[in-house]
Amino acid sequence: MAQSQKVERPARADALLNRERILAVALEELAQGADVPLSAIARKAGVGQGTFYRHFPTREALVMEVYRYEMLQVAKYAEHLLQTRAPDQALREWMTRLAEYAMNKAGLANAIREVSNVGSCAGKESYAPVVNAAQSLLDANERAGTIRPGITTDDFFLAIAGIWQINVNDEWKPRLVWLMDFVMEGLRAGAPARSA
Amino acid sequence: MAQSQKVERPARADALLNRERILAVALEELAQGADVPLSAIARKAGVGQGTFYRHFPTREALVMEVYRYEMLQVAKYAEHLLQTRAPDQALREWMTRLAEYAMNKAGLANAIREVSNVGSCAGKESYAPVVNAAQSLLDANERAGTIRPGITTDDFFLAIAGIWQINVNDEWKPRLVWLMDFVMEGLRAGAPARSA
DNA sequence: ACCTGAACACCGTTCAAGT
DNA sequence: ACCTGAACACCGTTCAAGT
Repeated sequence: MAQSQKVERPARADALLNRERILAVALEELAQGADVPLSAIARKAGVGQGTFYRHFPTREALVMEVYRYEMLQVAKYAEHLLQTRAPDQALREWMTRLAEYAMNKAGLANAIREVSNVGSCAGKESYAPVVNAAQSLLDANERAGTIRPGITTDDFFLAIAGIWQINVNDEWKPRLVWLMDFVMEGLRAGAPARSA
Repeated sequence: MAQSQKVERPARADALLNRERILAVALEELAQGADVPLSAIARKAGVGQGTFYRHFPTREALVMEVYRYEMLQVAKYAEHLLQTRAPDQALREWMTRLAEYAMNKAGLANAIREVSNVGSCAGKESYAPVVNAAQSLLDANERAGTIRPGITTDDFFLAIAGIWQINVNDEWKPRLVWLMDFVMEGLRAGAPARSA
């Protein structure tokens, strides 16, 4: 009858404002490098150290939240791909997009690597949509018989771990293409379709 | 006629001793966790901050040197495997050994991830034997036709990047096995042998 | 309830002084 | 030539005092 026990505290107006200001500044600063001191962001945002720290207890939490909206877009992009391409093609393009996105956002690859490992919990909510997107892509491919059955999202992200290791230099493109090919072939191996 | 320009400075006796002491202490300390402060190691080793810093300018450099000997053993193990097993079996077992080794040495996975990326140069020498071992394993497999031709060590380490992401918890074993299977299948795909 | 900002703890880095 | 260790710079974390 009553509301759920986990109350979604409405939060005070100034708290929300501070939070937004921090995120706005962080977005700017992170665009110029991942090694920005958190204290600098707090100062530029005009909030105290303590305030900053309560909103974002860890660096990963901040980075995840900063890119949350765009991460959500990437996740949603999976649906679009699934409706306009063959499942395996959709999966491949999605991986590529995820990789390129993570590469161009400073600190995002590290943050995801952190979150996708164990507990750490910080920013886990921001990452969840990506996992779900991967899940639906894998499901679609399994139904279509274009990948071997039984592959979990854990397996998947383990297979594409190299993504978080490629850094933007002169020859990142061919390396990424190679990795995508490699993973796709691996997922396809032993699939019902095209098998015999 | 004269000696090479890059003189291998013999180094003073006390310098060598200090270096050894640091490495000995670091080996102990790292066994109990990767988050040991470098200053603590310096103190326990009985050397000044500056001395420590000159010997190991970065954390990765220290970690790499600490495990250098054992890394060399892992690298050499490749030869043994190549002489006692089929090339593909040798490659697989070597990967597994490399993974398990890196997982159990605190901070090693992070250090390797750092070194195997770009420049950073620190500890690159310690890592080189591992790359060479991978090279010879890949060569042997290519000659035997058990993997598709043209795979570089860069490709290889990109494919197995997930190794550095698995952390020792309750279920690391099946995840590692899965990854090894996945990579091996991927390397095999399109190989001359067993192809038709 | 939330914010502030000084204070704290910590750690990597440097450097003038020693031997 | 190498070592020492105090001093420095920096950054994340806390907390008493404010509103």
